Amino acid sequence: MIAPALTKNQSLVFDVLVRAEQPISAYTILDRLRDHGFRAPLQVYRALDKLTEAGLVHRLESLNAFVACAHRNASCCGGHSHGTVAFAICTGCGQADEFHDHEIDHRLTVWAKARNFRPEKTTIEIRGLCARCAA
Amino acid sequence: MIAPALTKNQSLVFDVLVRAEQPISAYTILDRLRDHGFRAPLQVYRALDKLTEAGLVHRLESLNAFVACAHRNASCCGGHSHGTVAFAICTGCGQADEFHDHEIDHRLTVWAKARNFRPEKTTIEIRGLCARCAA
DNA sequence: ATTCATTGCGTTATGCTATAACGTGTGGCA
DNA sequence: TGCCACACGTTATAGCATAACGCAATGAAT
Ligand SMILES: [Zn+2]
Ligand SMILES: [Zn+2]
Ligand SMILES: [Zn+2]
Ligand SMILES: [Zn+2]
Repeated sequence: MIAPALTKNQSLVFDVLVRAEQPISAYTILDRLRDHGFRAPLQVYRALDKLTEAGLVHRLESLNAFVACAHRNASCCGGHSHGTVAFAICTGCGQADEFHDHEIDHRLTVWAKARNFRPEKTTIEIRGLCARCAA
Repeated sequence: MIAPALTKNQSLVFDVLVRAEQPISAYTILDRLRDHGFRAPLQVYRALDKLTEAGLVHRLESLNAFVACAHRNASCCGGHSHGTVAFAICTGCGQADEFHDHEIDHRLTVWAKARNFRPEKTTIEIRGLCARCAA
């Protein structure tokens, strides 16, 4: 992965996401960075675009929120960048658990190949209650 | 499936979705129903809530759009209502292909069971180019 | 028949999410 | 020097979704 160094804004946004430890919206990020000079949504969205491109951040479609990648140091599947990532999102506490399943990945690939569908980005999100919140 | 008869608004919204044959946004639905007396987004969203509850309509999280269920007459998995539905969405032409894969369903269930995670709703969406648009 | 709860409906206002369009400044490079 | 690519800042606007109010119809239960 040839990742260029992060710019100042990108670092600030990434830092907020890492500290959050759970998905947060772009506007929440904006609010947390007002003291650092952020004034407009675009400053956040532009940084998020680059960070997601670089694989450092994931967007959760069912939440309209963003989360720092939990597999930054995993070597599985080349830092999971070659595989599809899935999330289990607790509607109780907001925690999002990132995981990867080869077999699911494989099945989706097979489906796509059989239909000459060329996948670009795959979203897998399970919403529900985590063990603690379901108890 | 004990489905109550649709109300007038619900029928109108469902009809628009069936005719569309591809995902459309709530506001697009609203525009197409202005001649039938629709004036506000809530009229659409309330109908969509009921229709998705009833399994007649699916929401595509990565598009913020809605689509009529393509499996209304399929008996697989009890009209697929017991299984998870997946979509392949073409970013070229907008077509969304609804399908179901037992194995994926199974893997997700296994993952959840192992962690005492209680799933409520699962989203699987592959975005990419369909055979025609990729050519 | 009156009461009560439920459900759908209509309207206004508001909030949240995301991008368009413009201009500035900087660093690399022919 | 002129050019290009890119990050950045700002204002305005577009697009998606819900809160909160009130009314009307329905269908029990008393
Ligand atoms: Zn990741
Ligand atoms: Zn939880
Ligand atoms: Zn369906
Ligand atoms: Zn296509």
